[in-house]
Amino acid sequence: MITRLNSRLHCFINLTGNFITTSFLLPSSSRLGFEFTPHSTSLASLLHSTSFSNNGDPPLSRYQKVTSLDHAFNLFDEMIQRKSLPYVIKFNQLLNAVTKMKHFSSCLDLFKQMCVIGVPFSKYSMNIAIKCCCQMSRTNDGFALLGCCFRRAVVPNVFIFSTLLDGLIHEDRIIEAERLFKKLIKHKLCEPDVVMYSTMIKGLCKFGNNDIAIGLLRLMDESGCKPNVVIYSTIIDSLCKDKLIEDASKLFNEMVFAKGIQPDVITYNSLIHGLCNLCRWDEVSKLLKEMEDLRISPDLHTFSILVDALCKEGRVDEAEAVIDIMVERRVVPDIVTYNTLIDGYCLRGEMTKARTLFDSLTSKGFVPNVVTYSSLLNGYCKSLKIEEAMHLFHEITRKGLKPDIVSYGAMLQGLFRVGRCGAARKFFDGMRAQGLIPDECTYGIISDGLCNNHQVEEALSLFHLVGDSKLNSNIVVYTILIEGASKCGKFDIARDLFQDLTLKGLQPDVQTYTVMVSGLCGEGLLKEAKHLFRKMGESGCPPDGEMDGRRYSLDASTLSMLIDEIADGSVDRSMLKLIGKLVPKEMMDTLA
DNA sequence: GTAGGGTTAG
Repeated sequence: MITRLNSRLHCFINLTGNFITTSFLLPSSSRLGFEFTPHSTSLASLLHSTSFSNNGDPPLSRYQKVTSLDHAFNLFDEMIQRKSLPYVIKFNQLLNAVTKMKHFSSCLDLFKQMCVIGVPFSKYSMNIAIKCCCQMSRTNDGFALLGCCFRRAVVPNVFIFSTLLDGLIHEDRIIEAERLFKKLIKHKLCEPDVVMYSTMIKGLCKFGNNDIAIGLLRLMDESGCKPNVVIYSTIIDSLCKDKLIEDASKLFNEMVFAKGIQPDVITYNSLIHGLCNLCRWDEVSKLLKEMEDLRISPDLHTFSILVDALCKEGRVDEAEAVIDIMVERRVVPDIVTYNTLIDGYCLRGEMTKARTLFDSLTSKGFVPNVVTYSSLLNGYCKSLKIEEAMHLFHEITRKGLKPDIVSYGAMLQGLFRVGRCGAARKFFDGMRAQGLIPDECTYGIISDGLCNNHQVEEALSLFHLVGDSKLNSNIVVYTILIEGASKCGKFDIARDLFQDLTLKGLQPDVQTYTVMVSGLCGEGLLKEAKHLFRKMGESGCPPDGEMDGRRYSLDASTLSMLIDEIADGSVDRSMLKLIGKLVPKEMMDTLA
């Protein structure tokens, strides 16, 4: 292990060298060049200057380099108090700067003021305003602004339509997005360009339509719009997220070798992330080496992905070493990096280390966020240190943050684990009183907690009572209930649930099958267990044989049944491979 | 001279 660690670290060190310095030099020199560019003397600008002279304005960067919201408002007030208003471009630059700081609501306020004062807005300002609406999940308001465009004879262009399309996708309104996209093409309202295609492709990928996304990629190519690295990276990332690494890699090769499009750090980050999730470390190293050869330097995302993956594997020491290298290479870790490491300590139950790092964050200049707190909460709860968790939970509010469903979920899990079902109930009620809507994960925690506290009846009645599609159509919740029912001797109910989920059209996953097979074994129904295990192999579960190898395991009695099967010779190679993947690591160690 | 798209954490 030490040797492997060293070689990987050397790889990181080598590949991060040499590339950092140039990126630090670039901005200031290019800014100089920009500031001294003389103003254009075109007819358009002469016309502008008659009504909106720039009044000897400072260089443009003043509007673009706004550092805070206060700064932006002061500048805006100063602008509107002048005798003759500055160019609309300067307003747009200011609006854009506010948007970049993610103060969408304030940006809209400024936009409204502009309209009231009578600054003649352009496509640019309109697009910024529409983007603000969309980013706040108020895409309908964005469409209302589109109406204003028509009324004010501002002809919307491909930028504005792309922004609206993105807004619909952001709100998961994929059907409407698709309809809009098709309508734009059909009625020739605008010619889709590479950005619009990439937005639509992102939407398709978001809803699991990788094949259609690839279809659209082919279509755009045929219709003369050349795909670029963003388009390919979007689909590659989606394939990686679906664990379809081979398909992703095929597309990557097509992009590089057939199309001659150079990958960038984002393309590599997606691939590395996908491989990390599958624990395919050798290939991760290979990609890092490839990046080095192409002189693509790993960035904050790359390092965060590696830190996270190492932590999830329990290799926290290596994760720490990666952070040291980051610091050495002047890639500054952010709160995400540290949260990931805190989570890594918590996963291993190293709460002292987690706490120490947490306490040191402020002096490092970081402000812990709700994710930081949730990780630590989760750690305390898993270590059954409920009082510490309670204390920390109250601290979240004291620090002016709001606990979210994940924070509540951690507390619920902890309380159930120490058998405090009543207190869990109170937390659940408190959570809803805060206006937080429980998700499948919350229901999973509650079902699991109740089952483990011998309250299977409660869990089942909750399941039937809620009648909510979230709870009733989630395979994880089904699996928890099946396990709960079969472990407390209610195998009939487990069997009913299993049938029920199939009837609902849900696809049992490896965990569901494993739990059912174990249940059947426990009931002595070996024949049926064998039958179901075979069905699991035949049903193509797990798809494409790609599993992350962390979450699934077989218990001893099921394994012993399977060993009989293997001895019989009635298990084929692919099944053998699957069994291998289902055997927990600890059990392998014991056998060895 | 200004506006739209892809990667990270609980």
